[in-house]
Amino acid sequence: MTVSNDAFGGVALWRRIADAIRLDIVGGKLASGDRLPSEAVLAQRFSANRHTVRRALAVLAEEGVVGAEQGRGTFVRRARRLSYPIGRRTRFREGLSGQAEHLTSQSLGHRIENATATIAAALALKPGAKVVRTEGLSLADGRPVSRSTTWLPYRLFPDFGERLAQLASMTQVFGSYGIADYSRASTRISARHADVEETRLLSLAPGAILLVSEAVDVDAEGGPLSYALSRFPAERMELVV
Amino acid sequence: MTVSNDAFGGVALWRRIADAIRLDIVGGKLASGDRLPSEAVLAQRFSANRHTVRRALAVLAEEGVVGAEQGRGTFVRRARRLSYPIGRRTRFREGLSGQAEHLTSQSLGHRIENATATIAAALALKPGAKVVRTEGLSLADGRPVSRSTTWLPYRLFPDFGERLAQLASMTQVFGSYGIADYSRASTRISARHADVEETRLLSLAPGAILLVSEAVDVDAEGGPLSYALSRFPAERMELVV
DNA sequence: TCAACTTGTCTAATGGACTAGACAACTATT
DNA sequence: AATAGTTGTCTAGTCCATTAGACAAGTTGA
Repeated sequence: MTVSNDAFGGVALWRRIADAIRLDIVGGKLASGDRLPSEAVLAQRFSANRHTVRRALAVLAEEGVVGAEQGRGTFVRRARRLSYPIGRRTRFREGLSGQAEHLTSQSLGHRIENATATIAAALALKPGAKVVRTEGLSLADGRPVSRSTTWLPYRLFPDFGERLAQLASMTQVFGSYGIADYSRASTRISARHADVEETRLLSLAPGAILLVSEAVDVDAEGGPLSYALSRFPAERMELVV
Repeated sequence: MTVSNDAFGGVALWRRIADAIRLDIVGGKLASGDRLPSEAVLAQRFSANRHTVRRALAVLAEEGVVGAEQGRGTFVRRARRLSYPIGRRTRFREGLSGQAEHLTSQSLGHRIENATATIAAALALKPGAKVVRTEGLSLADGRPVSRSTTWLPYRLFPDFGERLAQLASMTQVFGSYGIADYSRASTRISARHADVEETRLLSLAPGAILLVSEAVDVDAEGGPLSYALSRFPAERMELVV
């Protein structure tokens, strides 16, 4: 919970304070049900005006992270951050089971397109080769935790999109093509701010941070099956290698 | 390069534009030497005033990412983002060699302290046990790429700090204790905004994004050696699993 | 009941973010 | 030499972020 007073390039103070408090909550320093320090104390700690602190708390309340009760204080509502395990055998559903009650995945559509240089290289195809592109959104207990775009060779999976819309799990769709097992060949992790569409789809406060993972899955013989670009809200998810 | 016009929670427009352009540059869409679209075109693309775009470009110029030339245009100066490989055998120096000319690590001091619950759990110690804490900063070709804090059991490495200040490489210091080999047991990756001290030490634009890695290294028998908390500027580094 | 502490709401003033328009200075092409 | 396109600089105005102070309204424990 440390934030400076001086000019802090383009990020409003109320937002930095909200980020700092949220970090303490999802990072485990504050547990569910804990009372936050009073607005006056927080204002002093962050060297800010009480109104500015109130605005930060209003944002966190909007997100459902904290809740204020007049006369009593402000309390932590939701604390835990989900851990998504990444390894040779990486499965979305298995990885998060036990951390959330309900895991759901939605298909946001699919189309056929030509591979860019990056995608072709990842899938060991010629640039311009036909690929299937699918868009998806995953939710844990109703909260969006991942927005992913996946490209697959059209030659291997011509109707992947249609099948995914019905089966709703990558593993099952691969299975329907006779692929019993697959594994993770490489994962590339970066971070950036969410853009407008991601902010909307993931129900994030504007300007939120995303963990971005680029992953290639291969079959038992090492042949590339899919190239996936997944965006996780950093405030709700962490990646464990 | 997509940014909306409407209220975008606490992050100034000039900063979002700077982030978007920087993302295109370090992400590879724009190569070193390329000319950016003119300020007028960028202003239209981002639905912003030319002055606002100029402010974003000024920030990127300050960072050394772009350079403006009157009458000609604005050009990309530095493009590439470093890839830090993470696996069972993770070594900072080996991982980045070939991607930068000069790799240097500085020790920022060390001290003995008592393990918090988190650190004790990671190192398989009792909470409150004595641990050595070391602070470090790593640079690639003079640019800071990592700020790390490492905790080690005092019982095993009582004078780790002193030795690290002289040898300047973790691997070498472990070697000086007779530990020929060690490996990575777990890595936890998250992301957040840089705080003020990190902004200063890593020479970042205020409000920059950090990739945060929490890693436990173990010896050949699986005994925990160190718990490291590393912060990488997301605009300069990506992690590859 | 009272006192101390909490969140909720209002007004007012200041500085920065952003927009708008105009013109100067420089470069490349015709 | 002329022209179109670029970056550099100035003025002016509007809106939002932030500070400051005051008081209302609710809770808790002495």
